[in-house]
Amino acid sequence: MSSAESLERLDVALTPQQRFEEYLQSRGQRQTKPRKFLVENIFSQHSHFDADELIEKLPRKGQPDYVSPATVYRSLREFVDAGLLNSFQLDGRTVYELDYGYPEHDHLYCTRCRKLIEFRSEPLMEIRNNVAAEHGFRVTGHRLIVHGTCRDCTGSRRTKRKQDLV
Amino acid sequence: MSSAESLERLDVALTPQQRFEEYLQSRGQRQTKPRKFLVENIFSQHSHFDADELIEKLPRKGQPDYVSPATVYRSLREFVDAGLLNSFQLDGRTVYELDYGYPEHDHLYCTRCRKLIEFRSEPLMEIRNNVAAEHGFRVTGHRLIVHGTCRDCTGSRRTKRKQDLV
DNA sequence: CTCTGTGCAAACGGTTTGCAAGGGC
DNA sequence: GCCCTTGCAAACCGTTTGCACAGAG
Repeated sequence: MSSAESLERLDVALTPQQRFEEYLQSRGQRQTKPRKFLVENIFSQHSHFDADELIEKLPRKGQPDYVSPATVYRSLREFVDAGLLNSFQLDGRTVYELDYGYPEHDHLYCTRCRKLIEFRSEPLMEIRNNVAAEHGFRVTGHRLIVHGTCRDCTGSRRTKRKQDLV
Repeated sequence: MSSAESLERLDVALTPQQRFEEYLQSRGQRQTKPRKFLVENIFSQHSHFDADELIEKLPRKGQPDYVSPATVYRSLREFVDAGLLNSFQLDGRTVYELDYGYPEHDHLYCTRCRKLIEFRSEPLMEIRNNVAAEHGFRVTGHRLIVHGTCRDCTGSRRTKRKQDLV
């Protein structure tokens, strides 16, 4: 119900770093410099991003703490698996967002400025569950993206994209 | 509210073929054999499909009425543009479904058998619109996919996919 | 006859992977 | 020291595109 663009953090027992450490240990995997660096970097700000945007923000090849694209991709998948991040498809690329420590939510997507606005709706969940129940369907989750034009972009000229819903 | 797996057709003034013909004419494009063949083929059954599945169903190279993959891809985009088809992303591929003559709806997606179950929900639309209104967001549409296990697959063993929601 | 559409093959863009060297534990 | 992890480059996969010929109007 909030009109803020981003939702607030929840209280969680462990830091993302600790949680990832547990995940790694439980699978006999190792804590490495790239992995630590990436978790730290990603959780230092709340935003949506794709692999390419993340790579842009990181040190270039030759710089200290450089992480290769392959490792970034590999790590992102681990983070999703570990429950640190969430991912979904938008305009062909995979978009990631912080999951650990943040409440479940859906998105409004402004097709003009490409901004993602988060929202929570309890009634929405109820309806989802009711519909599923009617179909004898056991829900594990859902993905909802509402397309349109955000407040800031409304009023200026209309969007030109022809295929908003893909 | 129906528990059928597919929704019923609406009454529409023109056949898909006629509608596409109008679309082509309005843009100075031509009615060709491949395009006619594809529209006919696609609207001869109600189902979800991706480019590859469609290509599989069509005559192979060398056979009469062969249509090249490039043309299939090009045509699918035109059909979406013309309002004959709808498309969305699922598991990395672009899924198409009949749009013209069918009511707006959302999907339950069984991650076990990969079946897409259609449903309509008026309350869902209302909530969507309310949420959008609260954010000063002008809606053009939305995409909702509920992931889980369908009736037929429930009861047998659980799904093994690790990343249901991507 | 003109101009759009098609088939072919090459290109594309995001992501994944095989491999040999690097580095936790 | 063992084995997981990394970086590199090549492969991948679904989709798009440049081009020259075919065909609709």
